[in-house]
Amino acid sequence: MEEILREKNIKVTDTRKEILRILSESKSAISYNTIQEKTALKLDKVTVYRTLDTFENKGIIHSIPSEDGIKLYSFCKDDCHDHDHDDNHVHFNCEMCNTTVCLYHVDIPSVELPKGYYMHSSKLIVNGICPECR
Amino acid sequence: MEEILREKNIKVTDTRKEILRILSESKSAISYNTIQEKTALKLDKVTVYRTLDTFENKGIIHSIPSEDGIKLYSFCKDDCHDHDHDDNHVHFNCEMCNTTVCLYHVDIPSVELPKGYYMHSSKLIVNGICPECR
DNA sequence: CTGCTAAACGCAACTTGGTTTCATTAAAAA
DNA sequence: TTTTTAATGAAACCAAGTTGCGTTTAGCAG
Repeated sequence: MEEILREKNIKVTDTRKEILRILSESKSAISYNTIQEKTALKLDKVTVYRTLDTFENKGIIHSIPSEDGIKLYSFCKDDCHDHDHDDNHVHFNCEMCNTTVCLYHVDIPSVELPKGYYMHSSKLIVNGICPECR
Repeated sequence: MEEILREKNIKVTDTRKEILRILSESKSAISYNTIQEKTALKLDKVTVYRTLDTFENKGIIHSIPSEDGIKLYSFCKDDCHDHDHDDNHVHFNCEMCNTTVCLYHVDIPSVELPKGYYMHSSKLIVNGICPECR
């Protein structure tokens, strides 16, 4: 865990280790609130948000907007670099348990855009029912 | 414009006609704020949000979450029904002018989900540069 | 080990998108 | 024209996320 922080040249602090731990143990993408629920430490709101920003900028995690507009965070695959995420995978949101998971092995298919449109990145969120809820 | 409201069996009011007019004249998906900017009438915030909810439930418009979590609204194609939208098109967000448009003629390709996952709907948002900003 | 400094933290106050409650008004059916 | 039910408006509220600023601390140089 600490190595990740060292690799990215950011200071190793308790807060960062804790947030990293929670994110790494979570199977689904989680919100700020979930992080607060899962920690025993008292983490300041601002610090948590700033930490998540830092992690995202450093390519440690990526964010997905949930259906209701709140940000969810999830670990990146290995092939992400600073400011240049390669999170070309599909996200699945279960309508029953309301969790969002990364389908790392399902790539977003390429689409043919009309003339004049240039793509940088894309996000595909599939809504439905997950295996656990069936 | 009024016919749309009559067809959906909801009351025809000035507010609804106005919001419908603004939405119909807009080429891109717009937020609550844009509606306020574009109207000469004084529209109450609550009424606007409720009207947008109603329109969405009736299948007159659909919503797309913007990159920064705020809701954008856009007209539906003809083939939407109450609570059962058929908005299977790609949305394009321009990173320069920060507008989101419906690419009605670009369908979301189907993806092969892992075993046990069942799809209801999906959203594909492409980020990049639009023809106007090139 | 000690001091230094930039980076990280913590608190309070704020902003913003959106909702709840409840009393008032008006569309359209009877 | 009356009545009823849906729609509106105002105020207060809520929650996610941010800003400003003073304090602390990681980790480096000496």
